[in-house]
Amino acid sequence: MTKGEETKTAILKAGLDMASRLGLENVTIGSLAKATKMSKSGLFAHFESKENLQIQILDYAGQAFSEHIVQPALMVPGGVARIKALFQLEGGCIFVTASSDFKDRPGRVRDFLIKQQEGWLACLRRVAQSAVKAGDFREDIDSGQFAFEFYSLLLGFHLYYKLLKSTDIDERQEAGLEKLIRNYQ
Amino acid sequence: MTKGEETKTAILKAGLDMASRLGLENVTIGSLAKATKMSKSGLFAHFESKENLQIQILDYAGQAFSEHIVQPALMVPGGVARIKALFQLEGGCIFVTASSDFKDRPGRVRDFLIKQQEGWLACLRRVAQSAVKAGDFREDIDSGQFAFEFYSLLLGFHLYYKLLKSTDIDERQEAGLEKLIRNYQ
DNA sequence: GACAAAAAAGAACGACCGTACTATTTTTGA
DNA sequence: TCAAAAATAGTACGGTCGTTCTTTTTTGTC
Repeated sequence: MTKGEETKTAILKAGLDMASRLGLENVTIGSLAKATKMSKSGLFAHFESKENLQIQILDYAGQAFSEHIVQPALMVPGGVARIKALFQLEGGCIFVTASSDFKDRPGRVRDFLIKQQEGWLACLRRVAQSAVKAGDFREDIDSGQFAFEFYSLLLGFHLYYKLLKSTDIDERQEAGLEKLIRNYQ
Repeated sequence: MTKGEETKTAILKAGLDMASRLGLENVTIGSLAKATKMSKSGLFAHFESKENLQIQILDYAGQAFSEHIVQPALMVPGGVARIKALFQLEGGCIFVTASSDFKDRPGRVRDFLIKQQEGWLACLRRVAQSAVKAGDFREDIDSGQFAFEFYSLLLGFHLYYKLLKSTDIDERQEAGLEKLIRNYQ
């Protein structure tokens, strides 16, 4: 890997870090330059616009999410166990926050984000269908409905955890997920 | 109502409007001044800091939400019908977006928002309990769990509607709500 | 209608934003 | 080793941000 690519990866890593903590739209070229101990213009040269930077951070996050969350979950055998393995906040915060940030902001970043989210929902549908094949879910289920309900629960979990710092969120989340799954069995 | 109060109300109304469309943190003193055809400093004088402006917009939104959504819903007789009347996006967007915007930004705005959200969840719990009294819900339900699941569904609805512009969201939402309610009957 | 008080506007501030240019340093490959 | 190329830094620009201070306009009261 050439020096430039190395630096760029480091920038994206730091950017993902920052976006996970503060939200993608608060990742500023100045602050990211400070975090990576670079000059603004030096960092800027790797992207060519802030839009590109944001998209590439999202892309990097998507790859990391796929590698560290989705792929391990797909290794888990059986339908229900796999679904439970998919249900976790770690790594997904950036998408939830970015979805909120960009929902009313047309442009290439939002387009990219929508594609990612649709990919995520498609993944959830496939997992539901694989649960049917594994015999864990009934055959007549609506996998799109499952994806909607699953993601809703994840969003609720996210809000309770991040904003309300609710003490009983773990039980709420577990009970909700159990109930959701039971409805499809 | 004195002239100053009149202007202030108009500002808050415009601020709520803008916050519902663009998110609370994108309501800038400059843009809000432009929207109300005032000078920045003239507008600023009514609040004394942006923090105060944001809090007062939230407060104004809370009152409007209570008046136009919650109170009419409480007039609806019976448990389930009342719950369905509460489930709507209109007027609630600002809270969902602001929750995401401020979850990682400590300060008075976030504190205020958390209180509001806890009030909203308490309201949902009371509605669940009233559904028990009306005989629509079982007696052994966990109203806090109901509030969590109800709010989760609302968040999912919000995402699908605002970001994904999903065509089948109405059916998804209705099916989800029906299923949620059935689980408590 | 005069006059004090309240409301609104105007101008300026330092800070940070994204981006464009130029200059310097570092890396790379023959 | 050395020059070309790539990477990084420096500087500056116009814009917007929240806020302060001063000035002007509007309002309400006697």
